[in-house]
Amino acid sequence: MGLAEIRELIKPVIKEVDFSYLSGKVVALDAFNALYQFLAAIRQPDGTPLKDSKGRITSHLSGLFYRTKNLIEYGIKVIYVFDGKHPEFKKKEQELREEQRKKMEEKYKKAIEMGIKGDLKKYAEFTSKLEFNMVDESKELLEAMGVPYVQAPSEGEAQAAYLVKKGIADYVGSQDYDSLLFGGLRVARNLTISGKRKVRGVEVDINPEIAELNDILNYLKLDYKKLIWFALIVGTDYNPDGIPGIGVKTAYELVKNNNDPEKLFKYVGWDKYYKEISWKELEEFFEDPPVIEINKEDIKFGEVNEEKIRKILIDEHDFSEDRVNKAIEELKNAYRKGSQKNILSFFGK
DNA sequence: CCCAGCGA
DNA sequence: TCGCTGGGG
Repeated sequence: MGLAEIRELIKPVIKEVDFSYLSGKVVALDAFNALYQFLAAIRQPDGTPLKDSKGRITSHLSGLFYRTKNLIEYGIKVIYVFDGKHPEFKKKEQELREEQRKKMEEKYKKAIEMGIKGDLKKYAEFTSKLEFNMVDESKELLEAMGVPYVQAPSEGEAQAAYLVKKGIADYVGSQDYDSLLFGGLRVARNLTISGKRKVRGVEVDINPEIAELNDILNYLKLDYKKLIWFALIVGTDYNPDGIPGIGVKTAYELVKNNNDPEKLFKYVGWDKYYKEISWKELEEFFEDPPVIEINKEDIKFGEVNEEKIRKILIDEHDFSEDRVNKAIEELKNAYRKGSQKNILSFFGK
């Protein structure tokens, strides 16, 4: 959904927290979302990503390894959720994104040719492409780190929302708030990005922010179905344009004052703009998306395979042995502390 | 994004 | 301990 605008609307119920707030909590992280962020952000000033001696990109592995280790050190229990096959009706949005990516790639290449240094990194950030093998090695690395992951049959955001609904996870971790539309009860942002953000010229740390579906609904005085209608009017990944000419404010007023979706979508002229898909199909998709059933017992945290980590990062991809070994020790320590904490809470201490 | 090293 | 810089792969 049009995140920037909706954030504005629900700002009062978004809570800024620090990482320790999430200590002891289980977070289902949107893996593709995180990997794209690492690919975009982990670059040299000229825009080139990190590569091993064979020229293979390693930015995603670096980000995944160190960031995940840090989250675990905060006491956060991380589950990664990988996207499966996108629904047919997401094609438009995907083509749009691919087009934009290619445009940026052109701009980036041209800037290099012409020797323009200033904007190189900015362009490069949008050229990232997540390849199949990157996904596979990311899963392998997570396994070696003792971090569980779930392969979604369809949308990762939907699977992550399911994990929260079922009580297996406490939060969906993603930069998008889309999982709220899938009924995800709690969402946490800014878990995989960090660094500084400029506010009125002053640099401040970016902190995690969390939002709860129930708070949002109470605040907006909408029910869950109406939130979906609202999103469909302003635009989602499946109908990126929303209803042209209707903005956030109008859409909000419309759904608040209409209880009959048939009338509502007739009024805004849905059928004019979307011939291939009905609002009802999309509503059903959000309410009951394809997910795989998971039980709490299926999720295992904390079995580190040091040798495998070293094989992937040091042997295969030329990471610094010292840094990796140090991080492995920190990871093991974090797990030890975590399990001690579990035992203490088990005895009520 | 991350870390290591440095000087304050 | 902190903020900054340069390099990581």
